Amino acid sequence: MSDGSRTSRMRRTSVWLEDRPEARRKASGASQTEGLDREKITAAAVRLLDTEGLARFSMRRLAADLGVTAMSVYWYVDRKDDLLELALDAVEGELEVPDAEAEGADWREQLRQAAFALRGLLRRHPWASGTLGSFLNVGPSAMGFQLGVRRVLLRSGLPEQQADGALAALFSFVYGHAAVEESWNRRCSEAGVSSQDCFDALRTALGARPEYTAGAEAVYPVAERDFGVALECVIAGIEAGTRGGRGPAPQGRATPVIPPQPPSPEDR
Amino acid sequence: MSDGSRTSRMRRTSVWLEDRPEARRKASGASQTEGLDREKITAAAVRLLDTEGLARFSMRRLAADLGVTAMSVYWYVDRKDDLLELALDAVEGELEVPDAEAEGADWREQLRQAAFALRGLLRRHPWASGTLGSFLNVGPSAMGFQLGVRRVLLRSGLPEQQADGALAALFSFVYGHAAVEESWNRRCSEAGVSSQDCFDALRTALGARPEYTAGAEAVYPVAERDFGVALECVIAGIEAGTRGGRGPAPQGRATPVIPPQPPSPEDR
DNA sequence: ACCTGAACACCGTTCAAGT
DNA sequence: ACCTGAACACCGTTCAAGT
Repeated sequence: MSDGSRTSRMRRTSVWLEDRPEARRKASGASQTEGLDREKITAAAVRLLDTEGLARFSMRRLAADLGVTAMSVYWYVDRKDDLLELALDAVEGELEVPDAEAEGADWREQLRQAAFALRGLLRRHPWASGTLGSFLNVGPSAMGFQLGVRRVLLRSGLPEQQADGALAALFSFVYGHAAVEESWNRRCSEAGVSSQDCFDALRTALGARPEYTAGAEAVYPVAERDFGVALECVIAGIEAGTRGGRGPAPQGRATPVIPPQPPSPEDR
Repeated sequence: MSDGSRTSRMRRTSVWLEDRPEARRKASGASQTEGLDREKITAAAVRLLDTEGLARFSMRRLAADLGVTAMSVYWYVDRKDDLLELALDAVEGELEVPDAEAEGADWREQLRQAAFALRGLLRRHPWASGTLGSFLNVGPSAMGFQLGVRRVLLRSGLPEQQADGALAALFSFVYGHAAVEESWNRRCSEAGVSSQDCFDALRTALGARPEYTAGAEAVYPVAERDFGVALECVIAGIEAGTRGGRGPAPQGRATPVIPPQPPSPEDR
């Protein structure tokens, strides 16, 4: 369980890799209605994150919500980051793990559903995309979902060596897209401006700079439609890989596409 | 220039949309060797971010590096976030804008180069992916690069309505991938553990949970190769779109793929 | 075993004051 | 025009002490 880093003051890489003293895993058997435990604290953290956002989430506010002193929480959790990891995996429990062996299941449609489900989650809990860029996201719910999607992907006929690349294309894209969308929403709402107004201002500002007049009219908000188009793009790319034609075929081909002429040593 | 939000205490959506009083844009004409200005402050910020990371970057430390009081910086910059936006666009100036009209240029190869260049940038300045999820990234360098890549994309023959979806697929993917990679690197190095050790620990931990034994052996670090595979996947998807076959064709087709059976109203 | 209070070493930012 | 010092309202976290 340990990641071998538990010397003196070293940090842990993830809550999910902690050596938790048995003593603290809840002394008496079942749930008591009185007193705190990790589940109650995590649930309160999710609630606070949902209502206040990541920036205003603090241990002191959380403790206040729980009607307890700020430092009580530290009995159950080593530090704030651990709590954020717990909260992240808790909401990821909302994801339905796709069943690759389901009757008549189409892998394309299952991938679409998984991608939209993940995006829906990141929209319902806007703070989550902020934590995804900081933590490992290897909690039980996240891993279950990821491994489930991986099994679906393998049913497409994609060679196993390419499965993780395709998974990366799918998940990194959904995550990146959600993160960008979220930062637009947050910034605009903090400024009390509609996303449309903000974009109009941006187009005007760019139009004033001579170097961008070519193309500035193409600037507009992250459109609803773009997500679908981009997703189909990724899925079509996976499909191309299954046909062995153009597509994600990394090695052993006449014209190896990876890496094609390194532009700079450190970039590839 | 203004985004219409400059009432009383409202925040701005971006530094790039500020109304900057002419008085503060540098009084006398050219550069002086003495005294501060935005360029010097931004350069110092990039230096500090590169050496210390986003978490340890503070206005007080920056001011100390500049040999000045913490509050002097606020004469040139409204708040810390503005400075981070300036630093982000400053490093994005390292990106070479592709020339869509170049002789004998292949759009696929140009897209590959752009993607690798962006990833290289995010690796040289690991803090940058952390800011990309928080700010609008609409500075002059970022916009120049993005519009340049967009022109390359259009030369593929992809219909204009799909260009932004394809751009989103490409950029969101590179950004998401870099962010995940960065969080692994940072977490492992903070714990003083190699990425490999960390993954071994994770696999062991997952193996101990009965629900993951199926597939746990598939867990391994974000591989170097995955990025290339995923990138080819996106490019193949774009190419599929240009052939009008399967691929990112959003509307007006026999079997509309977007949206296919909404799983839940809020998710699509 | 669980919770508290006081304290430490920081933050970003405001504001009145200096030159 | 530019820079400072003191202050405000917070942080995460440690630690000794309570029950």
